[in-house]
Amino acid sequence: MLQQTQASRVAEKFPAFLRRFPNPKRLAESTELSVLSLWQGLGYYRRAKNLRAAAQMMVAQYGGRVPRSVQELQALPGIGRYSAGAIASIAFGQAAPIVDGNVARVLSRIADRRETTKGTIADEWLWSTAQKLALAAKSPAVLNEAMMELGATVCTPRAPRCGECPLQRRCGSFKANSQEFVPLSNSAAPRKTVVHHACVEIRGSKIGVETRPATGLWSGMLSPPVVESSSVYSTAKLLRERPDIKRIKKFQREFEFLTTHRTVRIRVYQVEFDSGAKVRWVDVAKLNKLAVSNAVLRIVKAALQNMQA
DNA sequence: TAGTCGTGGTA
DNA sequence: TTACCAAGACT
Repeated sequence: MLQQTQASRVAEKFPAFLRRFPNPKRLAESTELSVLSLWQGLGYYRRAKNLRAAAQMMVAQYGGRVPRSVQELQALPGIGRYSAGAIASIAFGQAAPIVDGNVARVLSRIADRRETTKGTIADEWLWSTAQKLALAAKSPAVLNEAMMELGATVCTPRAPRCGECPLQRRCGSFKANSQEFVPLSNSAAPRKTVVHHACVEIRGSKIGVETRPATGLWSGMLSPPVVESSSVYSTAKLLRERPDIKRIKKFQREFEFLTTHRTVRIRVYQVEFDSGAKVRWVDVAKLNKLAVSNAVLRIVKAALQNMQA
């Protein structure tokens, strides 16, 4: 859960997840949709699927136990260099290095390394540096957690609190007063725009949903049928794309949903499905307990508001 | 190597 | 309002 996700947000979801799946065996026996539902709102849902697959591997290969070596850990789906090192050091006390966004920034500033933290060259430098520290530490677990915590609370990307930093005296960037631009920022790809035509039918207390495709955005999660395109479709075109729609009652509204890499223009249509349409009817009030994206919750909210109006 | 994969906080 | 980033991994 902590991959690319702040600990404060994980803290909201982790207890319930652990109650439902207290060990690898229970997770391995679960359905994918049940795991996704407890991941609701956290994003990067592939992590949930990988974790479940990893649990199944642990049951099959390790008797339901978590393997201890970095090499074995990294062979599990969704466990890369960072996660393997974090588990090996923090859970099992081994002298394994970790480099996350925080550690990369802290190390870069101490060395006043005026480069980006991405790429092979940076990786080599960061990981070998972290390795030396882990080997030298009395407790690699405490070292690793402290490095991340320092980066998260003191050595922040902008406006770092150097006055409170225990490493101020050893920090190259503090001495050079270069904290604001060290490390150099990683350039982001420009955001693309896509159009989602969301086809909503609410019958009484139920809404028609289907499973999204196995690849791409929100893959495998539940959603009202959505027609995706690069531009806005006419209702005629929309009907051709979804022959299981009997008629489009009206266009309700459009709003934007931002993800890191795209702007999703979501257009909500009130429709009537054919009786033979392959949609599953679920309770609107319980939708937020199912495997749906936040975008779907926005769609339903918009649909309900307009129905009242 | 560069793109993909969510959502929310911050300045 | 926009850009950037978060206890990354995978293709």
